[in-house]
Amino acid sequence: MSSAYHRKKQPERVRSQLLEVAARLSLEQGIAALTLDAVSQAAGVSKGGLLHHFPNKLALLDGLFDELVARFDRAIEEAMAADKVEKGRFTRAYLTVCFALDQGAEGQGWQALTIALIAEPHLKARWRAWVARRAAEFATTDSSPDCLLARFAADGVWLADLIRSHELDASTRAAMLEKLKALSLA
Amino acid sequence: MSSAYHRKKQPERVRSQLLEVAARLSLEQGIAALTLDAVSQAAGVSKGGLLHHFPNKLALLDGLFDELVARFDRAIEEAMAADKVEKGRFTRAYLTVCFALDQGAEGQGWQALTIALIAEPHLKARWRAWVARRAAEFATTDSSPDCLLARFAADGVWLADLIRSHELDASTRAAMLEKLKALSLA
DNA sequence: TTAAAGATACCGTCTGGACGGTTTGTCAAG
DNA sequence: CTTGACAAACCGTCCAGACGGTATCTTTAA
Repeated sequence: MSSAYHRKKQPERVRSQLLEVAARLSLEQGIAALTLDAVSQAAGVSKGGLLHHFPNKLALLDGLFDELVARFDRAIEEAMAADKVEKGRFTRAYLTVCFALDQGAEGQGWQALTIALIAEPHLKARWRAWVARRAAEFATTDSSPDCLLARFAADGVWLADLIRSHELDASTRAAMLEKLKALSLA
Repeated sequence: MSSAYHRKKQPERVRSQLLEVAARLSLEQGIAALTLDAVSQAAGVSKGGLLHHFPNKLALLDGLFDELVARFDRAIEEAMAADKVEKGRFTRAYLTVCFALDQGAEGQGWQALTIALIAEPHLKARWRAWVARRAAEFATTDSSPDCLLARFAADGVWLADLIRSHELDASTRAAMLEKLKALSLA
């Protein structure tokens, strides 16, 4: 009787819909409210349908993580392509992306990622792996203490965005970004 | 039959024991594993005993939060007392405390706080209040963009400690700390 | 060309266990 | 003997995941 039986099948569409909904819910209600029932219902899919795409809850979180990290990587890649200077290029891209994270519709998803990231030991390990890979990749251009410090500061700003602990006006943010970018060249 | 019936009653001892265990568990197993059963059992207390001290789970988290923020405040107060220069004094104290957080036995508790902080919307609001209070309190000495940036960087380092995403050697850490302290005077 | 034969994409229900919280009972201290 | 500090059994709810089914797509072979 349900419509999904009869509508055209579009597995990857449903899959991404599920991820999107999962991100939204974990942001709005907190990670604890992320139940399979809630996700499937909000996505207009039955629970069985959800479990067809993701065999268990952990797999759903993993999928969420992979998706968002992939976006993060793409954004960084993009920012790096627009940067001619080799030295500190990765760091500047990282800064740019981090500062822009909470802007736009995509920002919401990032926040959900972070929350899960810090709360879940499992995802914590995967993020660690990402950092290690990137650090090794750009060891020759971005391993200076100043670059590292700049990236840490970006993390701090991003954390503040996440918690909404500081109200920053745009000009202050812009000034900070410039200052940190300068640091990546020092 | 259980020993707690016969041992000397020491309510505040049991209470702090419960908080300590709660902090440890949420760190080791993630916030999701923080169940009343697990906490009470690990603390060698019955569930009823736990609920005698904290009427519900939220009260337990609040107690944890209060305890840890109080420690944080004391540590900052201490660091400020040892600083003669007025300008940026709060920021330097914040830096010192943040950089020292994961050292020593106390560090574990802080990490648990953070996790709960970001995951729980309720605690997020309380932390926001703390930040706002402190910011207002030291508006005249620590409100410059440089001070703010230094504190954000400290948050980033602290986050890295929390996730264990970066392996920093002691000398690099020390250099960073000095650099940020200098920023608080600029 | 087409129709059988899987394979894939779902639906809807059920269950076993976990978990927050309650209640009642017990012991010890003042 | 009263009150605070627990213990222990219990309850209602919620949730992850299993399961058995149905509809649509793809392949294949006559």
